[in-house]
Amino acid sequence: MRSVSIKDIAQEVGVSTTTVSFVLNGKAKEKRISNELRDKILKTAERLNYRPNQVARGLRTGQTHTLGLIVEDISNPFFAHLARFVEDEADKAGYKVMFCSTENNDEKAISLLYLLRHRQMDGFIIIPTSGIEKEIQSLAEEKRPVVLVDRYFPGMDISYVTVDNYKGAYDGVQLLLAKGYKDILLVTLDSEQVQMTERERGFIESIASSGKVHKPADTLHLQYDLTHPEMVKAIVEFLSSHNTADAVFFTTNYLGVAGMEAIRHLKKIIPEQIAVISFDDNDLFRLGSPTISVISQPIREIGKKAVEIILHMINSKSGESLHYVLEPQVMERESV
Amino acid sequence: MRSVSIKDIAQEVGVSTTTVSFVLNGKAKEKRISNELRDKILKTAERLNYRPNQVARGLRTGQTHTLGLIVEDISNPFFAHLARFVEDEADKAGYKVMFCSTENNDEKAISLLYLLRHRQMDGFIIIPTSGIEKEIQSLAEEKRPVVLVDRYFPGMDISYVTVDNYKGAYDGVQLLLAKGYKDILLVTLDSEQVQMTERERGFIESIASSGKVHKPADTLHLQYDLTHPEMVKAIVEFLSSHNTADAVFFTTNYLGVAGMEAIRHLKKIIPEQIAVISFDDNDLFRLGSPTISVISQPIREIGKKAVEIILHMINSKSGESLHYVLEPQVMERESV
DNA sequence: GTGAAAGCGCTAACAA
DNA sequence: TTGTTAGCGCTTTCAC
Repeated sequence: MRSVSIKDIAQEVGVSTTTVSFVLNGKAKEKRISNELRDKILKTAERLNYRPNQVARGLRTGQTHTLGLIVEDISNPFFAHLARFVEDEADKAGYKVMFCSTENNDEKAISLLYLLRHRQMDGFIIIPTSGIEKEIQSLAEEKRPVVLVDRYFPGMDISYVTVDNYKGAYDGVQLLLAKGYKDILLVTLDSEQVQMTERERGFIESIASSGKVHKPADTLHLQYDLTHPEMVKAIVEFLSSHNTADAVFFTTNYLGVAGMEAIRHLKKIIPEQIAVISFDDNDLFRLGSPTISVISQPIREIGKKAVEIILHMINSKSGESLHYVLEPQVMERESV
Repeated sequence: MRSVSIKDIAQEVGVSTTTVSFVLNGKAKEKRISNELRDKILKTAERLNYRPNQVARGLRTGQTHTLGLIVEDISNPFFAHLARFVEDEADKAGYKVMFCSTENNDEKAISLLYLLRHRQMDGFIIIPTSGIEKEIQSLAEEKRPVVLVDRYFPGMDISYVTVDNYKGAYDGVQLLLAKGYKDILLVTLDSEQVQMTERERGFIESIASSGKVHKPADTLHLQYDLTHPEMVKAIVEFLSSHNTADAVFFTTNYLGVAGMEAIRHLKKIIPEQIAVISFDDNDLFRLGSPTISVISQPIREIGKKAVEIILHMINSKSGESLHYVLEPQVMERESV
């Protein structure tokens, strides 16, 4: 049952574990171990099918070659894709990734943070919930590599990768305005998180650019913790009570999905009776009938940058924080 | 930088690390440690903000309270949801989950298996690729808890959780037949994996039940490793060259998605010109226009069962293999 | 060139 | 009721 350890090899070859360790770590030359001995050890390791015990190694070196990725919800396609790209990039550098979902719940996020910290993750890629500033701060103070993704805490000196949410929303609304829509609704989350406030700000200023004023009543702020049916219901009610509206803007993918469901329920025709645009792309928006215009984020780039930053921090041991703001892209489709 | 260890607490309180360890592990009573001492230790731990080092604990106990989940592709909604449910269930039992994607690539799967094994995962939940029988076998021989999900190796005595793929496909075709469709195409993967062969078998026998014979030429077998656009292209060509067909059956979600794209490209109307049914549900099928009939798998149940089995194996140390076959559900929608 | 030994943080026989 | 000590598998300093 016990797997072969460095000790077994040492015994087999008749040397000390030290020598074996040196050879296995490629320090044979440096330590001027004879070629024959080196080969013998290597062959024995091979023959016994030796695999180093990462737990023990991690304990000793403090390095586990593992990154922690804390997302909001791994089943959300945005995060699922992000996870995949992070995994791909990390893999190239020989790192593994451990994922967890916070459900946007501070308590859960904090306990995950503690947990991963004590599983000796070498670095953290985090989609932060709003209430974990303090914990992030203390991670950084412990000089643990951290990079925030999708959102960040303004004023805090932590690395992050995000998109220009303001510009994305602004441009999305400009598309609607250019198409002649005049009475545009906003459906967003009731959230203080910067990515959401920026999208709302972009929306409002874009409307303002056309000389109009967006009335607060024309915005629906949904609680994060609603169930999916509750969201749909709330959107149905909101749309019903704003019958004159000719367009609606959703600030994130699952709101957009719930919105599609609501519109279908109301039997409204897109785009004749109501135009639709949403943040984040997905199969439904891309292939549904009609196809839905979106403000799409460069998810692969985001993941790539995040890993790049983390690896840089790990390798350089630099505490310097790096910030990347990528460009979202408005994709015009049939829904406008 | 160094976090507080059990030693710090011992020093602070003025006792040995053993005592602290006992108290922290809730063995105070068992070891008949005085209440005052216990409280003092607990308070000190709290005050110093002590968190146990899981790596060290894992090294000592051989238990990491971590499960490895090896999926085909975490960005595929089926696996993303599965991952989420597995995570939820594991969490309830105090276990964390480490995810990895194999990309359905044997080599990658094998290296992941080695990797996770040596990171001392307490158990493995695996969506196996077809070529890793041997490695699964050796995991089992080492008495490591393993459960296969979605597919399994017939004839191998390993736990698994799957759905009745044969019945799902059979029932799906029955729906099409009942609606009067006569010329039904099959689009599936060129795969030896049991879930796929069973779906194909269910399809063919279901057609046969109506007295018809499904011609091999009416099946499109796609390579797994095609890119998405290549898949779409292949399906476009297949559908174009089978113009008399009135329905098409897709054996998995991303084939269905690619199929929707192909049908859209061909400007065929669903269901008037072609009816559609696919294995696995998703937002596009549920909310697209028209909505698409599916054979949906009880993903939450699958994840729950898988975790249940793994935990049972871990706790009972029983090598007995358990098999669950859950029922998929045909959901009739507008596409038929 | 190679080995002895200490130590990462924790647990658990065994001793006292 | 509490402490001593060995050891999980590995790396690395120092000694020979």
